Amino acid sequence: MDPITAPWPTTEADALAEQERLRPLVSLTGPGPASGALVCGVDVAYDDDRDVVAAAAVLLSYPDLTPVAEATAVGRVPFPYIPGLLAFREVPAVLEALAQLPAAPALIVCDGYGQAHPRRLGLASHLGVLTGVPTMGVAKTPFLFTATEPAPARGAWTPLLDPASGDEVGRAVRTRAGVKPVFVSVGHRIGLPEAVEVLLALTPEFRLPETTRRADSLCRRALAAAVADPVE
DNA sequence: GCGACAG
DNA sequence: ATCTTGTCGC
Repeated sequence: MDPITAPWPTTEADALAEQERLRPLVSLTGPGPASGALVCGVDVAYDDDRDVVAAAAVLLSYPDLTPVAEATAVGRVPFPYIPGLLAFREVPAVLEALAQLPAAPALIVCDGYGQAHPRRLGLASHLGVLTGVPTMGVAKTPFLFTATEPAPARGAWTPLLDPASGDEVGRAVRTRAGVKPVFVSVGHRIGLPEAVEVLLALTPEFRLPETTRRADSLCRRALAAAVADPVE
């Protein structure tokens, strides 16, 4: 998991071409983390006015979710927000944070999508191919896809469908009884049923995975600190 | 052409 | 993502 060295795409056309290049490298099957393995949550926060991005990577043991380590990275915003091209905005800082972790995770959980993406290469799949590490995406909204409402019980789910192709690109999963579902999709090297099982293990208490919650709060703190003391 | 659109 | 008060409830 090394930081970026090759030139990063600057234009929309280059980014689309890069997605085409990486798409065939994605693997949609795999077992999910073993008991005792490390799972990693990553997230990114921005201050677009100051052109600052802060990423966080948190390591938790699985399935007990004990915090093991964390890392952050701060940099310039490398790409504008364009729906479908989120990875080009988030991945460089995430790779820098991952590179600082003291151990390699067995799974990375991203905030966003993997296969639930117009070209089947969302953030989670993109990061998975670049790192070789299994990844999955957990998002709060269905983006371009549709799902019926899952039953109210925790653990209930419905397929997340691509209306154009009819493909199941992920699942809408109820992680807390009676609370809005989240939308899981495979990133790389894990199957969809396995990703759902991991999601439920990561949400013993709250709607969002513990990995995401911890990474989210850490990257916000890192951003606030970076903006408060610019590089001295 | 216009609007919608992960974070 | 981010701008933002109070409020209800565990």
